[in-house]
Amino acid sequence: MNYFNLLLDRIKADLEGLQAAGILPAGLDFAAVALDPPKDPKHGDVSTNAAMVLAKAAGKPPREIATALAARLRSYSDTDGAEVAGPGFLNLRLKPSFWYARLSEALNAGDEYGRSTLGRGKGAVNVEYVSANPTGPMHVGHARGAVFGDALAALLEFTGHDVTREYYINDDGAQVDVLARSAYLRYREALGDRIGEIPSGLYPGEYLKDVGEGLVELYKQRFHNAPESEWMEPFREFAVAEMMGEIRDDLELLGVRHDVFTSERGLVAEGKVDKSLGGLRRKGLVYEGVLEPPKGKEPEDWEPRQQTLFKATQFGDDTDRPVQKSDGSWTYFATDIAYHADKIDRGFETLINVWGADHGGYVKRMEAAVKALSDGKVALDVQLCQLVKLMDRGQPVKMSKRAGTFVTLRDVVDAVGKDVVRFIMLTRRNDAQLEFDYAVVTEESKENPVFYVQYAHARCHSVLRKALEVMPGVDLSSSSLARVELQRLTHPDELALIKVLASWPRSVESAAEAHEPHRVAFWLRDLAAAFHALWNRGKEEEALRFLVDGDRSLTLARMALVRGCALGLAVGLRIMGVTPVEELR
RNA sequence: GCGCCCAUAGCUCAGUGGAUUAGAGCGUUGGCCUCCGAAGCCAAAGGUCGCAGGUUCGAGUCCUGCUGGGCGCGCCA
Repeated sequence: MNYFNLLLDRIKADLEGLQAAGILPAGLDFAAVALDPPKDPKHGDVSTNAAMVLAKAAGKPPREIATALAARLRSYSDTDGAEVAGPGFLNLRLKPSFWYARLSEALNAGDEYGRSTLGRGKGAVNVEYVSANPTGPMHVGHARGAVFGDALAALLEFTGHDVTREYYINDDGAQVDVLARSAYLRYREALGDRIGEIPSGLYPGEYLKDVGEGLVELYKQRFHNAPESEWMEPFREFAVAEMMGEIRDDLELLGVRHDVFTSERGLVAEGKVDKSLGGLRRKGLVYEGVLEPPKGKEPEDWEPRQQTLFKATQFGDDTDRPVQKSDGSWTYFATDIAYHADKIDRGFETLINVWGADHGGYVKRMEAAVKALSDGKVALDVQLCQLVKLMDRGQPVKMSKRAGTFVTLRDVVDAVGKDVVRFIMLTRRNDAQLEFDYAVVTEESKENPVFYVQYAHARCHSVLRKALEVMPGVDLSSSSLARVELQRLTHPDELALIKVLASWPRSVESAAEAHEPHRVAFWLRDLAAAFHALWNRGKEEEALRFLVDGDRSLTLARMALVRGCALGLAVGLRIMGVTPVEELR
């Protein structure tokens, strides 16, 4: 369990004790009392602001409250000290026995270490991610959204949320018509026509040649000289299905799987757009009107125009938004309203959308729509993923769609492997740009965080293998090691490693609450660093080597530590979708 | 012009819902392999947290303005 919660419960109980003793008045609100790791480890293991946040309501100086609380907290057998510091901080020091208990918990939990019930009872969560348009293969940028969404979903599952992973197929807009026309051209090409240059406005990619050949196989000559009205539907359907097949294959390469694929076209066909907009119209939120021109610079060809609008301004957007085109078809926003209405109807209470940063301007209107549709009951969190800058030895990789030199997701995965792509994509906050350097990520050094962490994991297993050689037949399973004499672990670096390991449950919970999976990557680096440090300590002082000749109980205690570290690394890596490796060579 | 995101060490970035003396990697300098994997470790140097105000007992963290960068801005998705 998250030991901060454990200690917080203890502190609250003691605050109640102070109330009973008449030192603090009754009726205080403890909600603001927090327990945090101090920035500076010299200040102890945990620090609470209790005295400071209660001082005003209690009518006593913070240091006085802190002193009284400290006296109580010192009495616990696993507490080494409680000091009042600064304006009224209470810094707690915990005895090794406290940390042994945490290590033991980790070992007993095994692969489930850190799993939390945080999300239990909080309602179903829908994570929509990737949702790349089915008009071509996925590129590097898509990979970031895919990995981010997938890791976030895993993180939420691990912390007890009911999660659905979803992909929205944009198969209803003008661009899939363009896809169909592009496929038609390739169809004619496959039938032997000379098509020459691909006209601008159509997709030039070579990948459509297969689609053209597939169409010939299916339809032979049937649509060779047919008008667009005849082939448009079947070609669009075929091409979209082919592209979705490609995309699914690409996602599979990355180890990304969705539970639900929702088709935009399907929503329209089922009348969900009419239904959801009808609902909004009844609430008075959809109307016929004329928009003001955008503030500031007015587009040159601006003309007032009567449109069907959604009253987004009522929910915090800058302007009302059109839902219908002049030809009567729906705007993308309209179908997106229907899509979100559908998600709400399916019972989700939290919607998370992972989008590319270029959709940032769309966030407010979608938030407005979800508020309107759910009467404010459903939360929408849009996470924007910034650009991935592909580099090679510090030089940007030139990409141009026109020149056909853009780098696909498949290229990158083929070059460096799934695990590297996944890990690197999570080494930055999603809203910061990310440099992805081919040379660095394939380097086998500390500069490469994937190898750094994997190396620590491999070293753990290397020691465990060695231990088995030295002590044949010994049971090194985590459940068995949970019961060894952990009090033999006394060196500060050993305790430091346990402390990092023990911080996992809290790190996982806070990463999940903040929707920030990159924090898992940072925690893994910290744990790996603590392990590498301890390892090297054994090179300087023989007594600190993990395997100690002639001292079986000490060796076993250290195996418990190594096993705990290994399982911590493995659990974190698995949430990121990275396979922990036991050997690097 | 308007809106959103970003600005922390020479470089790339963390900073756990405001709190005690701001962290890491790379790079630089100097150390550590007869020994469980040196693909690693230790130490030193390096910061007015973009600028200016404000809220607060207390701000890298919250608010306002400015500067610089990214993205977007009526029937493209």
